[in-house]
Amino acid sequence: MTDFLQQLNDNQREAVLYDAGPSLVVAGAGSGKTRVLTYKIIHLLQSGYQPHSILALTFTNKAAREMKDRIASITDHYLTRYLWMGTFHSIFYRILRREAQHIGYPSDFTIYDASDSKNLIKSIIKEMQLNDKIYKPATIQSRISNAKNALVTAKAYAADADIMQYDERCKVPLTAEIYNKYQNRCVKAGAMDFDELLLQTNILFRDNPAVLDKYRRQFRYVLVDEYQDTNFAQHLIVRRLSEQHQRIFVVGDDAQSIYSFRGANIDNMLRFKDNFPTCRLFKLEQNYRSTQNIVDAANSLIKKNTGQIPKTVFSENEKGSRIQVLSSYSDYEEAYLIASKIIEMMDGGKYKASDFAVLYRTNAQSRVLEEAMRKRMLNYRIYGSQSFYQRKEIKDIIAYLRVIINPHDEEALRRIINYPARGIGETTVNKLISAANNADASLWEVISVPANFNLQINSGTLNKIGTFYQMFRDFRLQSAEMSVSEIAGYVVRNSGILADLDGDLTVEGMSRKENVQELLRAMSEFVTMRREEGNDNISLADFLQEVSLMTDMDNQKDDKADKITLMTVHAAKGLEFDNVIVAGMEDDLFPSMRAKDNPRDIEEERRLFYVAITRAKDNCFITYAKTRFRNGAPCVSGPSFFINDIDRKFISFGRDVELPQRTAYITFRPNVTNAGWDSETEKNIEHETENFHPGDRVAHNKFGTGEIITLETANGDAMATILFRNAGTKKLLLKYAKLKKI
DNA sequence: GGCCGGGGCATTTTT
DNA sequence: TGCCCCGGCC
Repeated sequence: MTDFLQQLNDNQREAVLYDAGPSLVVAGAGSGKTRVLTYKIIHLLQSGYQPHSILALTFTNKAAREMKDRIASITDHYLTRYLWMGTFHSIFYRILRREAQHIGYPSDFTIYDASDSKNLIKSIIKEMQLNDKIYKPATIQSRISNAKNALVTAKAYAADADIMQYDERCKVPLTAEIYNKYQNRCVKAGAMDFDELLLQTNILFRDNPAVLDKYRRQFRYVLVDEYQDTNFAQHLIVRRLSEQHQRIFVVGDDAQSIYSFRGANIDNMLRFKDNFPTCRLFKLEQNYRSTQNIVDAANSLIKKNTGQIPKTVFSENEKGSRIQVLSSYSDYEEAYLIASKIIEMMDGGKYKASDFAVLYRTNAQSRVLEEAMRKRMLNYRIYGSQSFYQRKEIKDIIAYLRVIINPHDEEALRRIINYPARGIGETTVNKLISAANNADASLWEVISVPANFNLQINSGTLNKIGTFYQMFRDFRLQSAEMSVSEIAGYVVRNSGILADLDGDLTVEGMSRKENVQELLRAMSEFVTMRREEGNDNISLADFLQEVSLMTDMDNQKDDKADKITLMTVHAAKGLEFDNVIVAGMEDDLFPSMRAKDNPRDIEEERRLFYVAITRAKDNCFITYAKTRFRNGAPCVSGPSFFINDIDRKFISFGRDVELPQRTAYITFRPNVTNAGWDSETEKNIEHETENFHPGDRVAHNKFGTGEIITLETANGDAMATILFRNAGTKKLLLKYAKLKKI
């Protein structure tokens, strides 16, 4: 513990030890950013800072957890328990719950996740009888989100002439009104969306100097990870907390800012000095992750962007091999090519499946890749797919729990008021909601005393509402007596959910049931873990607080399993892999078609590409396909101009031997070495060949039936790798093999 | 109230 | 191609 400083290079150590004022650490990719942050905290602890006086903010739960674990493994375990380390959202949720009375919220207020917000916006648009083709819920949602991130409240939004004019020009002049209604409904429901957490924190600190002062004195040191990703709301919270004592330490990399579409503002980092004039700038420029070639290639790429903090990232690792660019004729073949490449490298014995990541720009690209992996019997895991807590059956149960904690939670209530079906249908719910709106009450208030609201609902339905209300009275009473997992089990049994699941004997139904079991297990595990940490009174609200801010990334159960990683480039930020394949490097795909009119967006896409490349430790591959199924139709595309942004000397272009080619192409394309660099000449080739393709089922005289895995050329002859059902894998020259397509 | 099929649609998304 | 939403139908 004493000589941890030995494990740092000079720049890292200097940043860790510097204690005379605000610090901005610009940390190049792979330069030991997390290490510096953890050691800084350890250093602070050793210098006498109490754990609870250190506030360390991250963007993901995972980052916080990993940092905590690292600190715990180096220092005393108990210390980390009292650190205020977590995501912006979780830390300030905690504070807002504690200070709820100052902002007019109940302390058990709940969180609306993105889909709750969207549903609420949808229903408001409907209630206002607006056309949802013009007032697109997703667009309105992002307008509201951006406004909140910039600390523009509904009132300020409507009062801002520029915004109003803009909305007018976009033909959505009533956006301000939707925002206002949305906000009122959230307040009525005792709920905040993600952005509201940060907005309300600012309001809390702005309007309650005593509260702000309390936290300023508590958080004697403020640290922020990934500072380039902060939005204005986050930046201002950080500033408010640290401007007095100036003990602030932020780390980030402007070259990896890829979330501006979510409100992240790189200027927070670039102009850090304006806010903290005495700040000292530290640069971490030695990359410990990647080969020299990868670092140099990435540098040559990012140089094409303008306006960044000057830095020279370098590597003293091995020189390494060039980035290989590989082309295919279709997305389908690209996927096979990638699978083959992975198999080839695994066969070399140096790598296992978990040493590979396939990164892509859009989630839609995962499907073909997945298929190829499956066919080639490779283990893989796709990230970014639906997270456990997003599944319907889980959300349903969570909704019950949310209503127990906060019955005014309209979105949760709506979700379960007729699930399982209990005869309270859409028509009835609409009547209840409009009664609530008219009386400025919450949906729950209407349900509790329907008689007060002059409802046009028949007595049979009113009875059903009464039964539903009584059920929740019971749940609420029981929850006071039971542990977190007991109450969940009680709800599952007594709400009709269990009966509903039991009635479903399909495969999906069984898996839903397993997921419910898993949730109950996770809940008791949560209680046990909290007990071990010394917290005895674990409330249901505590559990909900945790799960409402959890994402897919936090829930990797088989983390240790040996699997290939498939994910978007965005999701890969902060991770590293021995071998990275960046797939689909094509025009209009990467950079995204939507970015091409805007130089700023192109620069962000280029940073995204930079992030992708710098995930690789040993080898990086870039692949592109000349045709790809996009939105249901085949489309022709060329290689992305981003490939040309990388200096030629760091790249090699795959020789055709390495490409799984359709045999016919070989005669058509004598020079595949610089494949695709010139514009396409053979768009119609698809129709001119009736040959073998990877994936084709074939029959062989001796080996029986099998499937073509890859096609390649060996000394000018087409050779197929075929997986035979009974004879295993064989490599055969097509001109001798006499294969028959079946 | 729930199921089926047609039409419209389709970046990225730490929380 | 596949998902989501809506309208029509039972």
